[in-house]
Amino acid sequence: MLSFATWNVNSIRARLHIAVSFLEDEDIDVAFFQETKVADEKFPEEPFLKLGYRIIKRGQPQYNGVAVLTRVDAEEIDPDFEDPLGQKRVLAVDFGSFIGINVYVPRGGYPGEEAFNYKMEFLRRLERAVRKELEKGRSLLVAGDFNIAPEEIDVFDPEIMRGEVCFLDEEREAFRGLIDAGLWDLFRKFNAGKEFTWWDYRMGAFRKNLGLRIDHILVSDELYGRAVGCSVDRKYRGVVRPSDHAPLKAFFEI
DNA sequence: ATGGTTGCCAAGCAA
Repeated sequence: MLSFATWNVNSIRARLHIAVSFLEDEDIDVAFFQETKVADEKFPEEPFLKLGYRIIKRGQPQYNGVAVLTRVDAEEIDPDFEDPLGQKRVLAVDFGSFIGINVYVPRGGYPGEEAFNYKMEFLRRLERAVRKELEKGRSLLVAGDFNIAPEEIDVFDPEIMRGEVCFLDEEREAFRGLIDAGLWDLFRKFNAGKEFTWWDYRMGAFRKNLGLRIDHILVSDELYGRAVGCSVDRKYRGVVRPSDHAPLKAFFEI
């Protein structure tokens, strides 16, 4: 059994103790973190090393940053995929039985804005990398913060969200492109209801459950078959000084 | 629903 989690921690230093107790209490083997917001040399490694994790990280000061924490064998690999602006948003790892790609997709903007073009170009490059990897015949897991709510059920109110960033037609189409390339939205293997992974810090959005499902675990056929569970861990959004995202967990018979 | 909150790092940007 392999326990996996993806979580946008919104600063690994601000979330250090919550992240450590999450890995410990939930018995996580492999975690993908996004928005670590720290340069590699300042990453707080000690508490994770003590728990037996190896840390593979691609950070930058202040913004972005991704990390993989693993207590199973893993090697960093070239993701064949460059962020259009050179930001630290992608990290690829070979776990032997599958390739994992940790992604922090740019939040984007409205059509016509540079941030929108950046996000769309990032997603085009991601789809190309996914297709290339699947052509090699390897099992693939792509997980992280996609900043896309794929379907109407994935937003608190489709009418309010229509035309809003993270729920734009173009973004949702790009998400479908990843699915069409040969990936499954693993959460939907086990959950048919309206659930979210992100709630705005403002306006008491979590208390009112005004959220979006924008964090995802996408897997190729074999991993889809081996998965035995996938769920959002809402309790880590309700702690003192939480991330604005909740972790998304998955379990595989490997 | 034209505000609101958080983090980094010490003003303003990004989310």
